[in-house]
Amino acid sequence: MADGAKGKALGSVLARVPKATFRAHIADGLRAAILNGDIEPGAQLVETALADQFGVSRGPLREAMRQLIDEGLLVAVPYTGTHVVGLSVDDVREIYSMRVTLEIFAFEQIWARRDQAFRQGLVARRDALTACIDAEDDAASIVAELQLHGFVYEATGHKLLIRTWDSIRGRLQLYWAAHHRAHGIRGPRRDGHDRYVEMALSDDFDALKSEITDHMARGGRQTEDFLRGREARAVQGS
Amino acid sequence: MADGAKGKALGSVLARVPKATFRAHIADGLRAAILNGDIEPGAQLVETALADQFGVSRGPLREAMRQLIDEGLLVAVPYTGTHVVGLSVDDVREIYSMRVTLEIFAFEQIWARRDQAFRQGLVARRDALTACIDAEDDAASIVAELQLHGFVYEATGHKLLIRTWDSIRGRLQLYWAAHHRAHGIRGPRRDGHDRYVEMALSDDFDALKSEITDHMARGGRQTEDFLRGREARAVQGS
DNA sequence: GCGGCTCACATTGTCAACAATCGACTGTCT
DNA sequence: AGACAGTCGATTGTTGACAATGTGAGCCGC
Repeated sequence: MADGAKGKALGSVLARVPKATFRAHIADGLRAAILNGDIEPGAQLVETALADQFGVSRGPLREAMRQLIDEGLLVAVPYTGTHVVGLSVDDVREIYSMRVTLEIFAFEQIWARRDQAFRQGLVARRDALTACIDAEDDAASIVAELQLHGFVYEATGHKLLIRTWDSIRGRLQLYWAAHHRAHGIRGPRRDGHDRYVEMALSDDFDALKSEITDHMARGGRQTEDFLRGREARAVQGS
Repeated sequence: MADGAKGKALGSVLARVPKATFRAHIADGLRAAILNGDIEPGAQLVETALADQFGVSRGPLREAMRQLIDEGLLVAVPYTGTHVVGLSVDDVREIYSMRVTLEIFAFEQIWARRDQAFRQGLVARRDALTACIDAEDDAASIVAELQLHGFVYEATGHKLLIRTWDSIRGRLQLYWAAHHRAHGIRGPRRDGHDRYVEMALSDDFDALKSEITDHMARGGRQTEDFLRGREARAVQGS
């Protein structure tokens, strides 16, 4: 009974279009709405209303919400309500400190295997980000920056690391979106990313480590100034 | 609308016994059954059967399973079935490499704040683990070892780090349980943990880093020997 | 004998109705 | 006036039935 999957490797790789279950679509839609800022942090998500909005029943919707709860984007209180998580100063500080560690670990994993494809991919994503920044398109630059860093994680092939990055990325994106809504353009960051990529392609690992630490410290400082201003009444998550 | 929670800090802290929703109970029970090894890796979990077994409907059960899927313990294929995840050699290698990074990060966070309570707590948990090993109680030693390392993560107060450790711990426990079932006692590990705790309480951070790296490398090697033996036909997760 | 097809079964996905719980409001009693 | 109990509305938790899909067995033609 435990060996259902046998030699179906080919069949399961090709033509894997499983008719799209609703739950996945809802989870994606909701996540996008939250990360885009269409739903503000702290706002309550009412199941019946959302179900209507998505044109589905509450069952699939609840499962999608459960998924987002596990991703750390929502927080639920039984019989009371589910809210979009609000990030406190400490939360964002944790995110940045974690990123330093994970990103250095990622480069450790890939350092000896930085082939031409990796170098080209990294440069291409930096250029894309630079273009967004020059165009002052903040929403696009958020996506571009996430893709730049995500490319590094992906390149490691370390599934557990990628999974962890995914869980952090959501919260980071949530914070960036809030920051963007409140402040508009986040300021010039061209030089920072140029240095970052330069170091990533160099042969001096320690220099890269310093650069990553500084890179994140800069982002973290920007953060605290922003969050300390408002009350940061966080609907605490996890 | 977004300010439902106001000055209810006290009321929400005290007397928070929300009548125990089923889903939480089911998730805990299922998780325990899987990590205990009562359900073997690769086995299929049929919703109707499990729902009967737990005496609930399929709704709450599905939500509990969704949660375990997000924890990386189950893997689901739409319209086909949900299986307990099987760990491959690479998966376990990833877990151990990740642990090295995370645990060193944890000690970085707490290094300057290692007060008396921390030292006592660490020693107490090492003694508990030693007792389990001397008694050759393998099941208990697994729990004790997880609590020893978990104590370090908890001590950091870094919620995101703790959350990440939780997600890894499940898979680690899953592997240890399988290892235990196949091999029985995993061999003497007294010395290793004694050294680990000794370094953790010393003032030589670099020595601790080396010790952690070696500690994990030993566990990792033990792993590969074990897993390489069998086919490791992994019901791939994530 | 073998490849493709059909069909029935097992399992998961979805839905709409019902029950339990929480928070606020109100009216009363002291 | 202030505190307290009861009640009401809103929201989530749970259930059983129905629909959609994937899988494998059996059949047929070659």
